[in-house]
Amino acid sequence: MVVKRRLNCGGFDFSSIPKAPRSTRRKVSTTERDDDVDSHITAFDLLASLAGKLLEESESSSSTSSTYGGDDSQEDHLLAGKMIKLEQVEDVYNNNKLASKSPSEITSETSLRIPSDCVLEQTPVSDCKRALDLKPLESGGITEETGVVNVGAGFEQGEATNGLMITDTISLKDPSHESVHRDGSKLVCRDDDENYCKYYKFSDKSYRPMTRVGHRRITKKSMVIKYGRAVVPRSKCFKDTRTDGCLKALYRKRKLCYGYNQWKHESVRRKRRLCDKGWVVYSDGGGGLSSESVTNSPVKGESGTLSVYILMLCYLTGLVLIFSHAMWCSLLFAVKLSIKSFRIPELFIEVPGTATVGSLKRTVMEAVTALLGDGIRIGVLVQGKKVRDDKSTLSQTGLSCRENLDNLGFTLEPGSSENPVISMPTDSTNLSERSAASSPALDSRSPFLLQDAHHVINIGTCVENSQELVPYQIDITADERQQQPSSDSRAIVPVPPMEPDALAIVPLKEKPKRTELSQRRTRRPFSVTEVESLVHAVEELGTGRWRDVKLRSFGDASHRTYVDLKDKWKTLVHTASISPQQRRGEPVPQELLDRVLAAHRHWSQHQVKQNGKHQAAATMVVESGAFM
DNA sequence: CTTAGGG
DNA sequence: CCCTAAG
Repeated sequence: MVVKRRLNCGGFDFSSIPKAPRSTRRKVSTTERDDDVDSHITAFDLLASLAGKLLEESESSSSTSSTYGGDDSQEDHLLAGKMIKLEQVEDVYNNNKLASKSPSEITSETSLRIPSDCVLEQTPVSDCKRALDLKPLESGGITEETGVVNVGAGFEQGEATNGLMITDTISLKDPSHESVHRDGSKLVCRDDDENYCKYYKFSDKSYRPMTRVGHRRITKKSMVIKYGRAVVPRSKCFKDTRTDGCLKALYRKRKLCYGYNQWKHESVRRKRRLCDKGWVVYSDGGGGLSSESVTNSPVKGESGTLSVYILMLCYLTGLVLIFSHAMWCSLLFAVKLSIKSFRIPELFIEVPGTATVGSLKRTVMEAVTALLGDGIRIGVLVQGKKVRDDKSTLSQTGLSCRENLDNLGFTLEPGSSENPVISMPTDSTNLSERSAASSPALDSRSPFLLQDAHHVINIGTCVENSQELVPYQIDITADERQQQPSSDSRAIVPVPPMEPDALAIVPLKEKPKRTELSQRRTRRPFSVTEVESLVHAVEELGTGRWRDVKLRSFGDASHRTYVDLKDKWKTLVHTASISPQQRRGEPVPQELLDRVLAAHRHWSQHQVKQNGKHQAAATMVVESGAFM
């Protein structure tokens, strides 16, 4: 992947060189190819980008006083933005209801409103041709450009009064939403097979969408992260997102998505049966997390690995959240049901039980720093209590015990004391302080119980309380919508179980083994009988008619596709051409191999003849033309 | 969807 | 077996 990308940098994608004889293969445009990989824009990408934008604005505004329309308080919002409010007000997120709803029925709106009155707006669309652009928004006396971004799940203006607010509600957005191009910036939203597909492009340089954690190519002004399986070429969509052209360009890829997605969904369904608690997160091949299919994290069962999910909304505005697997699952489940795919950075950290708290901090910090830049202090929480003794080992703090790892948490504290601390306790004791409904949604041991959709997660403004960890507030209420950010701590991080082993940060780019979502078919060696059947069919039909071969000799063997037969023939030819000593597996009778070679020669000749005929015919035409 | 060919 | 290009 890396290589590929690098090659692309030269403006030419070597990987797109046509394969041998198929000289007529079309070359795929490099951009398309590249986008293929990276196009998967995510809700959080957008958040991230917006954050970057905001940062820039804040930087300029902080030096030039308020440039946001003269309202100083607006600026305060930005600079002091320390509150995240996650709010759900309708019950669509209820497990049961959700399950019974088709994606198009699930409409969720979430709004991110920052401290500069930028609104990130997401609106689920059933119409795949919907496109969204950045557009100016005249609100709150804001004169600066305000981004309105539609990425599929709906961010709606919330009542930002004192900071950053993410309000997650569920409602239908006006479908007549109009997109406006601004300075060439363009944001595209369309429905894919999974109903949501997001692309975007910010021509505005302040938007720096790409970040590669694994490669340490991290742009401070944005975050996002890693792109696994690409979905659709993005470039084409930029050209004209609303024309058939775009859809056409996507056609091919979408088709390819079909089988995969369908199958994947089937797998997911199976998964869900297995895990009746709900959805879980899985890490896709790209190392990021995809909510497309939320399944068991591969981390599970992998020893010595801590998994830390970082949701970097606006770290530059003081917001950094780190989630454990469990917590993240909850959040995912709660928030992004309609966000079909976004990826977040994920850190896998391996630590032995003999490691000290200090080393754990360093490890985490290293990882976090890679993502967020430096100047961050890491705190370690066990059972919600800060472990201050850096010299104590994890074992001593009980952290080598699997169960306790569920209660491991981290605090992220900016190095500078005037900055807020982010903290989010994870143990059930703290959780029990929640409001009446007290759904254990964030209990890492049962992270998927956001059945009560009416919940509010408040991560209050942090007034650094360096003395004690202030429990974060997670309120899950049945009906209340108003929640006051009463906590002064921010941050969070329950951590999934692990078996400490080594101390290392596993590079994200390291491709995880196949999840069962992309399981290889089990190998099913051809029997001699099958080979016989295959040889016989090829003798009659020749090579190049694999579908016919399949129908004729393997019509009822659904596990043998024509591609399989073609492949088998290929290997048979190879097998026949090598010495018996070099052959492996169940021996194929020499008689059959002889027939294979004979048929191979025959049909090869046949093909040559055909080509020769064509060639001759063509030559004739040319010559006759020349003589005319 | 099929075919061809590389991995 | 998988993946992908290309017809």
